[in-house]
Amino acid sequence: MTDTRTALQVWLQILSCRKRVEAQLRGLMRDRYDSTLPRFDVAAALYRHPDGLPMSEIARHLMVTKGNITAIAAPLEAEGIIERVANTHDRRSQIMRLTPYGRRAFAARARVHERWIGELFADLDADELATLARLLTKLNGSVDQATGPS
Amino acid sequence: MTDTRTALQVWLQILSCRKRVEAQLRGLMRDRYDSTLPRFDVAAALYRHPDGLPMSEIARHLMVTKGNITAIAAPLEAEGIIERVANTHDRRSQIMRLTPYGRRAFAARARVHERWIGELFADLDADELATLARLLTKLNGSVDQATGPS
DNA sequence: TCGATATAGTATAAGCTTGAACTATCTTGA
DNA sequence: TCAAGATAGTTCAAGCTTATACTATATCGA
Repeated sequence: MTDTRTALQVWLQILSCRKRVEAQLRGLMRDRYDSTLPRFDVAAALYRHPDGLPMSEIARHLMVTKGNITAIAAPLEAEGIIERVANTHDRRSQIMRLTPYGRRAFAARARVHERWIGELFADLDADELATLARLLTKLNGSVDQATGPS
Repeated sequence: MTDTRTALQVWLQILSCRKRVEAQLRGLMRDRYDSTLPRFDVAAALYRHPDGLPMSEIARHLMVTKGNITAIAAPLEAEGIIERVANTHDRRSQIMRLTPYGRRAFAARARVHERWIGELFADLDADELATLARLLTKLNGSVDQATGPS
């Protein structure tokens, strides 16, 4: 058992950080692209898998429920960002993938998104970022171990 | 401008961490107390201010909108955790504070909550936690500076 | 004083998220 | 083979959150 007080402090700082950053990114997605962060996240998962993914795989990657993906997929499909393909091996399943337009649109948004993160994190030098990355990796492992890696 | 790639990695790790930890804590609040994390957060803010706070101050502390506090206050009041007191200096405002029962109930929940965090973070030693706290403080400052400290 | 401006809290619509129930379809083992 | 169980995706209700508009009240400066 570690220093519980400091652990609590770290947790509150993580919450604070994600709230501030997410507020900025949400504004960016809304003002520049008339879209949302959850839709960006789904597109990002599909961008990394050019052959597409079944909805339950997307849900697993993003650590959300399948019902959530159903909800987010509808507007993304209406925007023309994603499309559904039948899964020949399993009739229960549909493969979701980016359309060619969706791929181009996401690539542009991802560049802006990444630049934005860079600006928000600008006060930290490469060493500090690397240390943060290392400790957060360890922290995520700790949480996994405590909750069942599943 | 720093290493944008590592900054992005840190951001994704922060998101992942908060999602895993929050899922655990949400389950705890639901199963043990039939309550929610946002209600816990409001009670925590009031616990630190024994004389109570106007709703807009709670919203500022938690970095959410006033309307959000209106929504969360209703079930907390129904649970008997908080109560409203007229503000003699400003008739627009109401002071919210914990009831004596709410204070006892929150103290008990906070102990369990803190122990839970300690277990989830158990793999990190005191030095690592202190380093995380220091770097996250700096990161939050960076975000503040980039977005206007407001 | 009084008009312009700001602030406190509420209400509402829209979107996200969960958890649970449900249907359809696989998969597995007796 | 086929019954039992698992899984894919959907639907729904409930709760959280934001953004916006609204009211009542305060405040401030001419």
